[in-house]
Amino acid sequence: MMTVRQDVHSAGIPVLCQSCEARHRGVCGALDPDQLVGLAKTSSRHKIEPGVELIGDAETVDSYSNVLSGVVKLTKSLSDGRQQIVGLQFAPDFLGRPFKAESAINAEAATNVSLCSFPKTAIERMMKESPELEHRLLRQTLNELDEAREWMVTLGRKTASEKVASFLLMIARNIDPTADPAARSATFDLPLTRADIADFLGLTIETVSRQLTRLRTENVIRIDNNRHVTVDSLARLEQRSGA
Amino acid sequence: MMTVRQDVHSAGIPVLCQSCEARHRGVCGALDPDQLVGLAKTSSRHKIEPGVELIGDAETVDSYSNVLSGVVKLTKSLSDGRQQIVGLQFAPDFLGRPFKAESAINAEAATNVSLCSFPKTAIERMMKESPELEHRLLRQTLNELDEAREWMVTLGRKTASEKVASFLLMIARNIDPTADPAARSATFDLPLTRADIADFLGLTIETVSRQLTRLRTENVIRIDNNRHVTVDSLARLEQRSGA
DNA sequence: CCGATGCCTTGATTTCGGTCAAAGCCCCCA
DNA sequence: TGGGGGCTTTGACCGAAATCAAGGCATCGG
Repeated sequence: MMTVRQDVHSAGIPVLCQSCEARHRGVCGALDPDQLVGLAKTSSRHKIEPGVELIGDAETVDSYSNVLSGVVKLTKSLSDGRQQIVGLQFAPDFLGRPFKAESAINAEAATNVSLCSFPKTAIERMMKESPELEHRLLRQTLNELDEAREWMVTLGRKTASEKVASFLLMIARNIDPTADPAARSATFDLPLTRADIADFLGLTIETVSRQLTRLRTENVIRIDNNRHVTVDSLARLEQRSGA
Repeated sequence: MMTVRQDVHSAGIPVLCQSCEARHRGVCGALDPDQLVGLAKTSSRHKIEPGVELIGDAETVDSYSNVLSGVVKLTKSLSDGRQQIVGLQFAPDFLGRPFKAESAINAEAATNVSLCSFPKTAIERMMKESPELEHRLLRQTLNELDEAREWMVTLGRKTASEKVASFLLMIARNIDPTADPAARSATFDLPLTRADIADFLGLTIETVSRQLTRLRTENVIRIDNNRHVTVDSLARLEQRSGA
């Protein structure tokens, strides 16, 4: 895989989705050099501001993307405006719903996001040619399904304070640069506002705020600037996450 | 696809997973006749009683199955016993988690279930040979992901009465034999006990019972024998499901 | 420097759903 | 026929989280 990327690089083609290989979840590593070159011609990089909508509900989607950096939130809404975040995509996740013209969900940049996008048709053609690409996609989709089910437990059966603890743990695992699983502490910037966290956990902003305050007063975490979090003891946070 | 199955049939091989084709979600239709014959040799039919555990949490899984009839519930539990149903598998869904030795979830027969099972190795070998099989699996997994996200909205943002209405609608769509989408009424047997419904919706049995009673007294549904449900007006049920 | 705006926090009160407790119903079986 | 067990319903009460309402605290632009 590494050699594939280097082949492309040495051929003078800009690296496509440089972070695809990280955590083995990107899709580009599945392509052979010829395909990569072909895809690179049709792909484009984008920088996106927080709050910008990437995929609209019931809108026709004509491109797929890899998330290169930042966090994208996937949301669904009820007709009266109640909203639920149904997934967060971190680099190097794939963005888009194959085999469906319409998306049933919204995707919106939660932070500054950079994307590598390609036309739907380009990916779909390659998927026909390259079983390995479809294989990657299947693996990522299965992982996302596991994650979704994990959150169903959180949404359905955990208390507010367990939800907030679980959320912080999940973010720490995905964002903290020093994240090795055995780490005793972690530090990171929250990619979501209190309103987003509430929409993710099925709570209100007030409840999220109160639970964060509680974790702060009990010295489990510290928060600077409303965003920068230090978890002093991941173990204590885990205890509160309901396991 | 139909011809594939007939080929096998006419060759004197017992039909494998006869309902695989229904709703285009089974996996066997992806195989060519030779593969089907090969798989038929290693596959076995099972009848399973309600309550029997099919896949244990963190247990090694060495077979996959297609659900031929009945309903299988997928559950996850917290360490203190709180439980959440994270999915229901109806015929002809595929059962099993490819590419992982251990399952993170439990699978248990909710009703009488009949399965067509095959060794993990057989399927995995065929997946390597047949991109079409992997393609089917990807499609089913994407559908399951869509469903899981739909339920995340229900779990996180709907009221108890909306949850129960949504549940009844979902069951009606999956079970009612007369189910065409435009139907104004439906009738079916609940495949789950009140306790299961509660675990599915993140509620308690008492709340589920009270909400069902309310729907009954308001003449939206009728219930005989605690299981046989008649929905007099699907439209009224939809109104109560939160949209 | 001031006010406006957008988040976030905190407090008071309400409410929905959970908990606890007691029947009811059904089915099976002796 | 009657008793027991499992599932469901119903009622009374309680409590966790929602709602309602201020107020704080940065950042931005005048």
